[in-house]
Amino acid sequence: MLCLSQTTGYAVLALSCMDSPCNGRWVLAKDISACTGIPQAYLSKILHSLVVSGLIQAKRGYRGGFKLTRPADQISILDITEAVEGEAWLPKCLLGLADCSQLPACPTHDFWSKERGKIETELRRTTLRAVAEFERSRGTQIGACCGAEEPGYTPEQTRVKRRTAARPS
Amino acid sequence: MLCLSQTTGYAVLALSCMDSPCNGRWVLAKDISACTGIPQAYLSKILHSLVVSGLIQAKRGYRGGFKLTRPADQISILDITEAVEGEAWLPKCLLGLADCSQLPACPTHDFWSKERGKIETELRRTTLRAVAEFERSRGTQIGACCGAEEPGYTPEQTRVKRRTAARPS
DNA sequence: ATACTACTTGACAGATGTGTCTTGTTAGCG
DNA sequence: CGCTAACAAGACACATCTGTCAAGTAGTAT
Repeated sequence: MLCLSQTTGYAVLALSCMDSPCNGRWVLAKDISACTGIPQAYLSKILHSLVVSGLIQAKRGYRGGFKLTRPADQISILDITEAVEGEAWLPKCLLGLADCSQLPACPTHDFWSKERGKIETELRRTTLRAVAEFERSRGTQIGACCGAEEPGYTPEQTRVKRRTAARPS
Repeated sequence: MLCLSQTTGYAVLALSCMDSPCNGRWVLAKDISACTGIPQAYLSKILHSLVVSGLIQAKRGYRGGFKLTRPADQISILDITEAVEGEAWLPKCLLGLADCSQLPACPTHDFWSKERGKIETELRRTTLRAVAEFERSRGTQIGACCGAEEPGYTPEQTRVKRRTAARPS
């Protein structure tokens, strides 16, 4: 299957959930889960790995939660991908051959070498802010998973749609 | 990890092993395994799935083996990929999100939509023959895994290099 | 008919990705 | 201090991919 892991997709969604109007506030894993449909227990693990890689901060206890360590327009999808999948997420060989880098390489080598560059550039160019704005524009109210100070705020009602957990089959 | 499965890579190597000078001859799984370093038991399963999908024929018993059902220049890498991974090997969403096809789609959608087309076209354009020729040019003597009629032929000596089983990590 | 050869098939095992559940740890409040 | 909120972390479960092992089945030679 030629795509990034579902976990990476989850991470992108979760982080976009923490962008404005949440900026500077501590957002609960529970609310992110409700907004996005990502299973909460699994989300906690993903968020923890993002803490370890420095993209977000965590605060335990009462009024704790997670928040971005830098503005969403300074976080790229590439940053998130590398945090979740590690540095080797874009292998040298499209066909998964271990020694493809030895010359002469396999016939897809030149093609994949160029495409790799394009994919990496695109992911670096795309910011978390852009994702968050797209998500809001599609009506997922993904910015509404924080906002405890708003009157009448009830996290339980912010769940707009539930994403299916299954990968496209 | 953004690449096709290792099994697909194995299938491409194994099939390129069966191209000239093997054309029209029955090639043993054992010899393909020796040429490519693919574990024989696992290779047998891959070859069987290629039989089921019609890319090769199998013949049991003495002087049995496998052979291509059509010339290597009429088999594309795309054919092999679809045979091994199924039709849904190139998902709609780069991030693995299940409902990404709903509008508005995620910010990587337009980019990935174009790249998908390029990747598919490239795999359709690249023939098994091209792979086999590349393999021969790199000195793996991948055509030498058949040839029982050559004088002094000893399959055990045709193993030139052993590929590492591990994926690039 | 028998023996040999080679593909076929099922059971099993380890690694990884995904997901759940439970317990532990930390921070704030009264 | 004791209670509660919220993240941390480990055990466990399940699916898939990769790989091994062993027994079964079919084709050929003699």
